Amino acid sequence: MADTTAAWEPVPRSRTFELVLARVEEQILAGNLRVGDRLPPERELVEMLGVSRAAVREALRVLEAQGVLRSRVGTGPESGTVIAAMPDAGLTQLLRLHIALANFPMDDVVEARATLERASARLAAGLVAGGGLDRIREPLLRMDDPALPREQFNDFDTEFHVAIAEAGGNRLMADMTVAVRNAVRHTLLTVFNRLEDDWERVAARLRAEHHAIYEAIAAGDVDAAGDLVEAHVRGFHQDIVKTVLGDSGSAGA
Amino acid sequence: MADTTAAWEPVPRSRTFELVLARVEEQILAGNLRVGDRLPPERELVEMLGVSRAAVREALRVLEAQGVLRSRVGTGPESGTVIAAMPDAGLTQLLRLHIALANFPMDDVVEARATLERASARLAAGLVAGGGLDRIREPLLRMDDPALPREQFNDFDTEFHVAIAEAGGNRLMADMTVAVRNAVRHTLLTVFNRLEDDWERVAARLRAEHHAIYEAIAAGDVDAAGDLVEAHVRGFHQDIVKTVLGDSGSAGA
DNA sequence: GAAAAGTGCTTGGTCTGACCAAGAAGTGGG
DNA sequence: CCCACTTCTTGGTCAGACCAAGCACTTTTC
Repeated sequence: MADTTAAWEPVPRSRTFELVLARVEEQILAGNLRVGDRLPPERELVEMLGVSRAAVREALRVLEAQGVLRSRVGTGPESGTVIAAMPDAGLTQLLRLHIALANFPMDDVVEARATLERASARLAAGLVAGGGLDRIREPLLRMDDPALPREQFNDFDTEFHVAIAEAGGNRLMADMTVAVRNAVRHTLLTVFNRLEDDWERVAARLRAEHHAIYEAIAAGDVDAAGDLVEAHVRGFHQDIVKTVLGDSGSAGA
Repeated sequence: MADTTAAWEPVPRSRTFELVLARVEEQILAGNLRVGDRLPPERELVEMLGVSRAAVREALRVLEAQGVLRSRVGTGPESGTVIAAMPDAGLTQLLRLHIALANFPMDDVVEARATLERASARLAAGLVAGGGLDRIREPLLRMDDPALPREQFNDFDTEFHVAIAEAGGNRLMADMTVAVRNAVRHTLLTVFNRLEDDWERVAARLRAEHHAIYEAIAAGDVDAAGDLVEAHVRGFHQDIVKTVLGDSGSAGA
């Protein structure tokens, strides 16, 4: 940022699709395009901007990857290119790859999870009147089924943490929490599947910790909820993930 | 997630570029592609995958937007399409648009900043031996110049917070912190520019708080550093931003 | 012989123009 | 009135062409 000394980077020679991107962003930043609005058809953008359709499409593709757009063919009200709002999809995808590239060591991811989920849990506990309790309890209870396959156990585990994040009422925090949690989903499933005799013991521990977290949130105990979640995330990785994966550090596939 | 009740979403009809995307991601997740590696030229991918060049390019464009790739023309060692590692660029861009779309109300952004920067400051204070202190002090001292234009004041302000985030040694936390901070950069500049007589008073307050934060980090006082940063972020928005922008709530352009 | 100028090839960037398929809306016959 | 057919719009895909950036190699020039 704002490095006064150097920053003589060669002027980023703008490619055509970047110009298109800039135009669309302008409209969004200026408030002329809001969630639900429809963009002109690709072919119209082509003549409006005087560029090829390929350039337009590459720009739209970028926005779609960021969760800003949603495209569908056809003519109906559901068709065309419309402004959407799915930041978590874009975030999840982005984090997933960068974690795999080991740009983000596993320890960093755990630290981020601990921070975000601690904060999310505190928010949730402070909003027990918000009505998100039911959505948290459902995956909690389903995980109690001892016959549950590990993959579904992992899914409900994810759902439990996601529900807490969303119960806090903060979309940005929730989306980041969800993205980080989803990014390690595959890694956790791998860990679960490698557990043999220990599986039941690990599952029991997770169930117990989840129940304790739920109780703290339901009781509106902000401090306890935050502390329990943080300990839950850190403890699980420290005691189990590192043991199973051999403390290799990276979060590879 | 894993909603057992419904989830009968229509099968996402895979578009060609998504197949290309999947293939590249496979290679990354499998560890066959690492940072610094070069992808085959677009034309080779075309015949390897049996798709058009447009499809390949759209896929590569998505990965580039996520900060996973970097493309340059020509033949030399710097050219071609290379696996890069610039998650913060992608993150910043993504958050910027979604904040502008008001998917994220300003209060949510402040909450996220407070959470992330608090955690980052605690990490930084715990790592004073890490050597990041100089990079934090430089923007701090530059901001003391009373003749500094407001735009540069804002730049150094950003740099100060970024330096703290990076001094913590956690790339993921730092990148998220930087992305969120950058996403509100324009908003803060607007606030600065609207201040008239109050400007000097506000600047003085920010300088004082920054100095206190720096001292806490330099002293390795983890708790104080975290508390001060959190109070700094929350206080600034509560006392100043909301006053100037009329408490409108959204973080629009 | 060495520096300078020119040539060729690889690579991403762009454009044109065409065709396909999904899907809503009109259209005609029963 | 209803069903089948056609039409038109829209995104998705493709093939083929040309441009410009750069590096590597050759030729020219002094």
